[in-house]
Formats: sequence, C-alpha cells, structure tokens
Amino acid sequence: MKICIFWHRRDLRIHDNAGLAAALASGLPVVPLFIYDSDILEHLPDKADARLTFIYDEVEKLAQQTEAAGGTFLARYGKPADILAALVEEFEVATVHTNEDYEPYARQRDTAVGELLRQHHVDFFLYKDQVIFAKDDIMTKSGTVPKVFGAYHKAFLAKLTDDLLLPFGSADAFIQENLARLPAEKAGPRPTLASMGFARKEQFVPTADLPAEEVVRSYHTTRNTPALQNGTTRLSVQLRFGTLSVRQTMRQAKALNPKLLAEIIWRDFFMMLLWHYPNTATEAYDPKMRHIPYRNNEDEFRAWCEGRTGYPLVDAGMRELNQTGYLPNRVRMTVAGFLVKHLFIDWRWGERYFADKLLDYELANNIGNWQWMAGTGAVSAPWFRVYSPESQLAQVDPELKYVKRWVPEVGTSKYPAPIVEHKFGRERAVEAIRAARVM
DNA sequence: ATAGCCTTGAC
DNA sequence: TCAAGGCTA
Repeated sequence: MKICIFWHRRDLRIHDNAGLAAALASGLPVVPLFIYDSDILEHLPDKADARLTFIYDEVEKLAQQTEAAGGTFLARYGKPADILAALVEEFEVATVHTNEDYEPYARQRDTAVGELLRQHHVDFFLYKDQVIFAKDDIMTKSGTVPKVFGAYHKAFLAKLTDDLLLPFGSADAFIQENLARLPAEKAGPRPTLASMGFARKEQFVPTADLPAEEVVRSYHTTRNTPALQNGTTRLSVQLRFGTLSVRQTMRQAKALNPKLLAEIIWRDFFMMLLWHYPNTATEAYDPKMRHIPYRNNEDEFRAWCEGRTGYPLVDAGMRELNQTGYLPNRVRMTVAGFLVKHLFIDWRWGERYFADKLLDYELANNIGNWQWMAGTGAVSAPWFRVYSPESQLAQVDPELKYVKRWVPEVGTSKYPAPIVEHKFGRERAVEAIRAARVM
C-alpha cells in the first residue's frame, strides 16, 4: 500500500493545517508523523522540561484523534533524516508533506531531508502554514527586503484579503478513508517522556482556545499593565507550537483589535527578516554594531537572571520568567533593555537565557526583539535610547502591585541596592557604543 | 535625489 | 527638545 506521510513539526493541530489538508486531499492514505528531534532534545539543559511536556501532551492528543478517526499515528525519537530514511525503507512511502519552517536549522534540516527523499524517489512537499506572508511575498516598491515595520505593516494590510484567513481543511475532512491504518506492530510504540530521558514539568498551561473576546478587545490598553492576569492574550505559546493556526488567530484579531493584529504581523515580519538574513540569528544585523565591547560581567549577568538587580520591575520580571516561563511584552522590554544597556552585556546572553526559560520561545521573534532593544537590528530602537527601569515602573506599575507579587521584600532591608546607577549605566553604554560604531 | 519617516522614551 | 542615520516613496 502506497502511503503519504504528513510530518507535523510546529503545527500540532488537525484543524486549519495547510500541509495536512493537502496531504489528505492528495488521494493517498495519510500517515501523520511526529519526530522528537534528538539533536534538539540532547541540548536541553534540564531533564524536566515544560516545553517538551507540552509538546508531548499535544502529540499524544494528535495520536488519539488520528486513531479515533481510524488511522495510525507514528511518533519516533531520533535525527529526522535517519527516521525518515528508516520509514522510507519500511513502508511504501510515495510522498512526504510538511509545513515550512523558516529558521536556519530547520531550513538546513529540510534541505537534507528533501535530498534524501529524492534519492529514494519520494516527493517532498512543503506548504506555507505558520505565517500569512513569507519570504519575498511582501517587498518594498523598489524590490528590496522591507526593513521598516510601518511600511511592511501597511503593505501587509493592503494584501490581507479575507480569503487568506480562511481555514485549510477542517476536523471533518479528517476522516477515515483518507488515513492509512498500519498494523500495530509496524507502527511501533510512541516514545514517552521517560523513554527519552525526561520527566514531566507542569508549568503555565495554555488553553487550546482563543482568548475571551473581552481580553482581545481590551488588549491594546491592558497589555501595559503587568499586574493584570489577563493583560496580554498569552497566545504566543500556542502560535509557537501551532496548536492554534495563525489564520484563525488573525481572523479574530482583525475583527476585534487592530493593535493585536499588528502584534501578530510583527511575528510574520521577524520570520521574514530571519529568512532573508539567517546570519542575524548569531550576529548583529548592522555590521557597524558587530564590535561593541560588551562588558559581559558574569556576576552581574547572574544577578539579572535571578532577579537581584535592585530595580524592582527588572527583578519582578526575571522572577516571573523563572517561575512561570512567561513574561508580558512590556516587561520583556524592560529586562532586556536593562541587560543590554545598563549592564552592557551582549544581547545574545539574554537571548539564550530567554531561549532556556520562555515557554513561547520563538527564534525569529526573540532575535528580532533582542536586536531591536540592543539597537543592532535591521529594525531597531535608536542605539542611544535607554529605557529607564524606574520610569517604566512608574508608567506600568505605579502601585507596585505587580512588583510585590514577585518581589515581596521590595522596600525592606532585604532588598538589594541597585546594581548600577541608572544615569551612570546609561552613559557608559551610550558612549561605548558611540565609540565602537565609528568605523 | 531628497524629504519625511522610524513599535511602545527620557529629561 | 534631544539624540543618528538608514529606509522608503
């Protein structure tokens, strides 16, 4: 029996999944697949990982849905190319369908997998699913890569027709006749967290639904008040792993809140920039910014990580991040700005720390926003702009409701003095960058 | 080619 | 008001 494999990666859903819908419509019986990538898992610092727990639970849900519809779901642990090579040997695989991923590692992986499949005469199909516009879908009028969000945003909205937000396929199309039923012994057991050497870690558990309408409607005002539990939509985890489709999410945002829609368009923008400039995952976009003499003091970095800087909003944010794996946008900016400017530590240190801690960690968005904050990016805040952690606190949490939730000892003798004085830190960073960027 | 613009500021 | 300079049309 010839089969079609649909390879789930960061699209852990059945509803409105472009690649899955195409696979189901291809005429061949479909076998959904998920690969726990050993190259990624081996580098996780902690054996109790909340993100892997989330992925595992979602994969198990997909497997159950697939089996309930009469199909077979495959899950494997290993290097993707090895796993696919083995599957191609074992089964009569005619085609492999999957959704595009724009990160440097993913592109490399998919190029290698495509080459391998071609050698086995298996067709490999990739679909645009995790964004509305990708690659060079949106360019400036002179044909260059857009580097100013305002212009990109305007062009995006002009191109954003309602039909682009319609769902691909539906749970109804996920029916028995399109799924392949493999003998149980051939399907093999699915990996468990324990079999992969991990333990469960329950942290912030996002729901599988869109946020309540009133949360979306008020987002543009509430997002700057970190004390509010529902000040931000917390859609980021689900968009990261694809348990919600970006089309469905944008449809709601477009109908209810243009400010929220713009935030999701930032996501497309940063993915587009990373696709065009994959080098910016590891170095400043701006060549003039590649020789900044960051101080990189390890003790100060640790104080930042642990929320002991003596700046209440920074410390509250870092402690919330450490304990929950989440941080509202506004506070991310404050802690990031403090690290790269006041402590004058390389933005990549902060980026890596966020990568370890954030449940919604997404490479393109994290790189884009850290470079924006550091003033090194394609699109950036001016390099001499330094956020004041005290002004920010006065603006977003004047009554210290948020701060006291995470830093109960604030205002007592147990709370440390500021690690660096604001004016001194600001001038130190601005002058060092000013000197370093002269070529 | 040149004028106006540039996510969310600080003082 | 101030702080550059590149991007965009």
